[in-house]
Formats: sequence, C-alpha cells, structure tokens
Amino acid sequence: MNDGHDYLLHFVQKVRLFAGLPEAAQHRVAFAAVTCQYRHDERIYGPGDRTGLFIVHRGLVKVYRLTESGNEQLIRLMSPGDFLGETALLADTTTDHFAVALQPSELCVIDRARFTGLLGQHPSVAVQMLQTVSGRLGTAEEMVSALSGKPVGQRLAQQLLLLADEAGGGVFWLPTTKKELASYLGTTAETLSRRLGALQKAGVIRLGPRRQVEILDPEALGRVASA
Amino acid sequence: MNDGHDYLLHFVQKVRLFAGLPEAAQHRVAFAAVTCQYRHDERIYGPGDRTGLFIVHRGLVKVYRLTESGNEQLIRLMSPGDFLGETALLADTTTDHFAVALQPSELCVIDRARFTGLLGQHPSVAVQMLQTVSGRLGTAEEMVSALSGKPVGQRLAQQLLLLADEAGGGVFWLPTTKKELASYLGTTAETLSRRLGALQKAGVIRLGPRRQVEILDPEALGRVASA
DNA sequence: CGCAATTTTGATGCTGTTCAAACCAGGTGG
DNA sequence: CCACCTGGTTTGAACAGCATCAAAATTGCG
Repeated sequence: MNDGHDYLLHFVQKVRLFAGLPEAAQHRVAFAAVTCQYRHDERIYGPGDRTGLFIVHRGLVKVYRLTESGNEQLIRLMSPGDFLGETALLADTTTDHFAVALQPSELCVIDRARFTGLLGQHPSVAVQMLQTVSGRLGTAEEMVSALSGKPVGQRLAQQLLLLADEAGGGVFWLPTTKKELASYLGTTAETLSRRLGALQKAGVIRLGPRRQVEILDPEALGRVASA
Repeated sequence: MNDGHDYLLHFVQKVRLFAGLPEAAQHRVAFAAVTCQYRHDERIYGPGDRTGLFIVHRGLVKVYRLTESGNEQLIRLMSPGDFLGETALLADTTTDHFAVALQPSELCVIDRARFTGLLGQHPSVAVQMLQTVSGRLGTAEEMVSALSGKPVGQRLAQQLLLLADEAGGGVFWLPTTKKELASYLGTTAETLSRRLGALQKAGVIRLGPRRQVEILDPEALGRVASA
C-alpha cells in the first residue's frame, strides 16, 4: 500500500495541476486518487457517465463526440500530464463526450466529491485549472474562426506547423490516423488526402511511411497557413 | 464616496461570480472595482491590451475577433451579470479579441493584480469562474461540431429556438443585426437572409419589423434543427 | 502470403460564397 | 412633413470548394 502511495505521490507532484500544492495536500491528493489501466481501444467514459477528474499518466487518450450523422468529431488528444473531465465535474451534468485510450494507458481518477472538496480547500488548483480551461477555450474559439473562414488547406498547414513545433523538428509522425486528423480539421479523409498530396507535389512536405511527415519548406507552409 | 461604494456593493452581490463570498470579501471586491461608462460603439478593449476583469452591469457588449480576410467573427454577446477578460487575465498574455459596447453600457473593471489576489484568497470565485468558462468551452465545442457537420439551416434553426427560449416566448427580437448573427453562425448575411426567407415561406416563422421574429411552428423548427 | 483497415483516386453534385445591384428603413435637416 | 442619405437587407447569377459515393491501391500485420 505504501508503495502504491509513493508511486502516486511522485506522479501527483509531476502534474502541473497539483505542483503548487503544499506537500501535505499532495499527500491527500495521492490518497484520493486511484489509478486505472486501459488497454488499446478501451473506453474510459462516454455520454451519460457521471465522471470524476481523470489525469493521464501514461499513454494517449482521444476525446470525441458523435455528430448526428454518426461521425466521430475529434475534440482533443490527451497526453501524460493532461486532465479531462472538467466539464462534467463542475456543472453537475453529464458529458456528451467519449474518451477512449488510443494506446495502453494509465490514468488517475479522482472522485467527484473529493475533487470538489479539494478545489474548495486549495485555490491554486482551481486557478491552475481555470488557466488550462481558458487556454482550451481559446483554441476552440480559434477553431471556430478557422472553420467558418479558412479553407481546408490553411487549417491543415497550420496544424502541420503546430505538430512540427511540438515535435521540435521538421520531421514528425501524425499522432492519429489521417481519418481522425481529418475529423479534427472539420473535413473528410478524402479531402485531407488530396491536400497533403498537393503539398507534397509542390515540394513543401514529404510524406514518409508510418504517417511520417517531413517539412521541406517551412516558410512556404507558413505562407499557405496565413494566406 | 460611501454612496459609490454602496452602489457597487449592491451590484457585486447580484453577480453570481461573487454571490458566494462572505460579506467582508464582497466589500473588498467593491473597493477594488471601478465602474466605467461606455457609449454606443465605444471600444472597451482590443488586441494587445493588457486587460483586467470586466463585469457587465448594464447594456450589451459584443466580443469578436477579426478574420484574416478582415471580417468580424462574433464570439459572444455579454449581458448584465456576465464577465469578460478571463483569458488575458490568467495567461499573462494579451487578447486577440475586441470588445465593443453595442448599447450605452456600464462595466465594472477589476485590476488584474487585485483580481488574481482575490482568486487566491477566495476559492469559490475561482470555482464559479471555472464553471462559467467550462460552460463556454462546451458551447464553443458544440459550435465546432456544428460548423464542421451541419448545414447553415440547422444552425440557424437551433439558434432561433435558443433565442426564443431565452426570451421565454415565441416572439422575440434579434439581439444584433442580421449581418452579425450571420457571422456568429459562420456564414454570410446573404445566405442567412435566404434561409430566413425560406423558413418564412414554409410558414415556420414570421419576420416582423425591427428584427422581430415570431415562431409559428416550433416543432417544425425543431425538426429542421436536428435533421 | 493474404487479410483487413487505411489511404488514395476519380467523377459528380450540392451547398454556400462572391460580386453586383436593387431595395428598404430609420434618422437628418431643410 | 418630406426629400435625402446611409447603413442594413434582399435578390440574382455565376462560380468554387468540398462532400459523397464508389472503387482501386497501399499499408501494416498475423
């Protein structure tokens, strides 16, 4: 049991959400948390579930919703250190989101009641969470602008630059299938394929095996992104 | 001076953000706040400004951004009791939003430093704010889904139902020009006009003078909204 | 090697944008 | 009270981008 606690404590300290907490409080968080393992394609939660707070420890989780036509609309990908469940947690409503592990993943779960208690006792957690959620709101609003104004090619170019930036270089691998990337960009796999092909033919990028993308001409891509 | 304070205090108590605070804290908030008057079309803040927290006391404020093509993209309308400025407030970055008074308006402004101090001292404010921002995130994400999936007609129908609901009846007035409603729905004034015309011809709604809208057949409208 | 999923390619049609012009409404000043 | 003027709104015609459907080609994997 102690082993488990120390393990959790170490993890809690690495998550920005709890980094600012006094150590005693970190211990309490570690006690409140439960770790869960999820295998590939395993569902973490779905619409109607009364969720708590999830924190990704290891793996990759996709959050999406279903459109009325039955298509998946990818909302975001969560990597280690990210948290999910903020909406349902606060509003006392249930989500309409699905969360599924894309890779074997490990998540911490903190019960709803315990977490709201924690929020009340430790403002820094609430403030930190507020910052993160504000950031997400900002990107969502940007997405709205992009969807209603820019053609697909621009959104794609932006996303490629962003992915390259995250990877810290001109070569990277798409984090998901192209079909899902397409849904994230608000388009279809077919159109995405055509746009990528066009970029490659223009000598701006090179597509390698296993969803590898190499950016040959970042400046040209930048021009496309903000045309 | 005391008059001013009492006036502010009364207002502070009516804003949900501060409703849960002990009275002493409410007094402190009232002291920290400054009221500002804005006339029609007056700019409240713009991109690059280092804003604080704004709370709408009276009037109507539109928040928008400019797309690269120079069009306004309406993000949201703020009515009395709503607050703005959360993004810039926390991230220590500057906004890329514009805020403009659509009507003669009165706003409370709380300085950035004071507000972050307040947040640290009173978790309930942070939690309340988190709830509101989470809600906004939810609607923004819905908007993304809608934009990338549904045709304009559906979005419009949803919005009409929502406005009718807010107004508490089948008759209401559009809160803004149709041009702005169009930008909010991610389309153009022309298309919006055509859709409204179609709905009227179908006997679902009736368009009156001064942007009045009367919903004649709510069920039909509902069917359009979730086709 | 062969299966199953992903990705690509092609042809077609629709939705919505764009540009242009007419139209209307409310507000102003004579 | 009316002519006028300035946004806002409507209408029309032509065009562009993207979705859709169907089918071929590729990839990854057991």
